[in-house]
Amino acid sequence: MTTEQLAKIFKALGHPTRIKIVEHLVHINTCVCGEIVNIFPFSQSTISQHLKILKESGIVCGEVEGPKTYFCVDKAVLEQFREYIKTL
Amino acid sequence: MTTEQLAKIFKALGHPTRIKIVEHLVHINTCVCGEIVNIFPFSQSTISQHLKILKESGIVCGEVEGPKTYFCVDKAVLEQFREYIKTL
DNA sequence: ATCGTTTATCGTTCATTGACGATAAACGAT
DNA sequence: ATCGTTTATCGTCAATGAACGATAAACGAT
Repeated sequence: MTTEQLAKIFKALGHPTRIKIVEHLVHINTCVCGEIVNIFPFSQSTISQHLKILKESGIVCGEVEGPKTYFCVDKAVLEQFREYIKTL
Repeated sequence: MTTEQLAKIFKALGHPTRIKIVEHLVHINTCVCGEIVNIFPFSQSTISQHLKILKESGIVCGEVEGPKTYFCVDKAVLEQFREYIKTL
């Protein structure tokens, strides 16, 4: 895992809403964008943008299924990330 | 540790240079700003700014001693941070 | 007291971020 | 084929970030 990849993940998690989204995804395992929109006091476009940032960092992955997209934490990446923090 | 505090640390680590600074601090235990300036291809003011951001996040602390400032990783905060990542 | 060293801060510039509404795209159901 | 649902993207705006040079502040040594 390069420093740039790590920085992208750190940066993605560098926003309270995105931390909470990831925490929610960890607990709920998988869910669609609309469900997250209902939890937070932000517009659909804002949440979608946050999800995009999380996805681009690699910590979250999304699976398109029909009109919906199912988001979940990429456990392999999270594990790599955890390992890095351990060695820090 | 609140979500806001966590976000601040994540955000502080969301830049390749700042990750490398923290990695360096972990290995070297403590060092002054000038030493870090010599390692990176950035100006003194830029590095000082990065150190300020790291300090404000809580992950790094600086001790002024004469004209120099000795920076080091706050091990207690790092440990709290590690614990959070574990539970994630 | 002046000089050199070290660090922090100020002001500037350009790029990126975070939020929004509006709109488009994809698809299932009627 | 049209409609409702769901999500992504576009354009906009204000705020923040990243880098720099210049300057100030703190202090040790001459």
